Amino acid sequence: MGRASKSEQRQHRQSIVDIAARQVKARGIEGLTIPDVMAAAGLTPGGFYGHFASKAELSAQAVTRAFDIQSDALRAISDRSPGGHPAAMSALVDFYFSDVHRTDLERSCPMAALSADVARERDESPARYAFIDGIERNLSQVASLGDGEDDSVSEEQREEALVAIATAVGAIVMARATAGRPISDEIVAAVRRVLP
Amino acid sequence: MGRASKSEQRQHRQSIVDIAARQVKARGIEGLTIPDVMAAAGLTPGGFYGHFASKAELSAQAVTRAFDIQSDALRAISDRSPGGHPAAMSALVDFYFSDVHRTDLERSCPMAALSADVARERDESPARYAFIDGIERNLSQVASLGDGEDDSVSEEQREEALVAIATAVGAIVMARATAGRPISDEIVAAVRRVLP
DNA sequence: TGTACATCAGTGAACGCGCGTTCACTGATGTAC
DNA sequence: TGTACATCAGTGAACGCGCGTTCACTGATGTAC
Repeated sequence: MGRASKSEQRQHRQSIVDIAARQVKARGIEGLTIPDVMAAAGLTPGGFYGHFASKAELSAQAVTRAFDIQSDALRAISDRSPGGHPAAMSALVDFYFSDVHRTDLERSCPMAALSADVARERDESPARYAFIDGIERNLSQVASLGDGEDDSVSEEQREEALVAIATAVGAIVMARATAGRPISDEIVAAVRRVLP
Repeated sequence: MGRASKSEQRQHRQSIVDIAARQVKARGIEGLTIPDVMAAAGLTPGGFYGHFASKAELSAQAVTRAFDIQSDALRAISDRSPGGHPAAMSALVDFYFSDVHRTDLERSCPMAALSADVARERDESPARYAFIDGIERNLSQVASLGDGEDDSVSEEQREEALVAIATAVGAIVMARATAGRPISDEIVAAVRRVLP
């Protein structure tokens, strides 16, 4: 292949992180492998270490990227909802329990996909730092969802968002684990009755 | 070592499954390894295949055992609560968000510990079957918690239990992923305000 | 603008390691008499 | 109850495999003149 240009190099790095962000949600932190990520980016394994120091660094960047993508999705839902916070929350819940979001792990919410993996990480793991930062960002966005430019949130709004997120995360993770059985739909239906 | 007696053999098998049930929750299905489980049981890796056909079989048995243990814990809470269903639910929530249950993954709720792992398993995976069966048993028990011998539950009780479980599972998994940060306690506090 | 060459992004084979699994072997167990 | 021996639970070394990581090498890029 010879030497790649500066812009190609940037594209490669971008592509590696994008792919890793999707694969880490579908396969977990342990299931994420450098050979697979590099192959999906059209590169060979050896090239990885020109971009990153270790797999731990990639895991952390993948988690950060996964939350960036989620952030974009939340902003899109917020912008598409003219009815203010309640309508935007309702739209978010609709998306969250849609067939595609229940099924397609690669394009799913990082809190639901990765919480259990991060809980098993060491305290000082880079992926854990990335996850905690991401969850803070995500929470603020959900708390102020549909409120336009105004991203100041009351303690009450924040608490409401936390409860909604925890409930939705628990429900979708359990629904996925029981996918294809009646109880999977039962979980989603029960939870939707109490969510916005 | 020579040949083990019939009763020793039974004890070994029991011990292997007990250890695997604890380790699979702490390390995940992928993180569960035969050498580690056998060593913890005081045995060598080769002996494993006298008891099980494959790691997949052990994973499934470990999941089933994890739910059996949870079932015993739920029964104990139920029996200890003379105040009927509401009091028993309150006792369960207290236990669920106790420091020990937030920290000690080996002795934790299998729904919270394993949902994300099972969601990544193949549709026909033995561990998935074991998990779905376990979740059904667990749900019935929670729905009728504190109701004495009467384990008939109304559709309403079942739905209420489902919502409580999903909320508690989501909250504890997120609290563990953010352990040591203020947001971890914030999640627990917010969710406890809406739970029984 | 054109040439000469140092730089360095990516290649691909190799490494050590731990995994799941196999298998020839050991020696106490349990049975047949 | 005592002896002779077949059974078989567990041992421990080996296997193939895929992982994370390293490194000598390649050849297009980008720079110095």
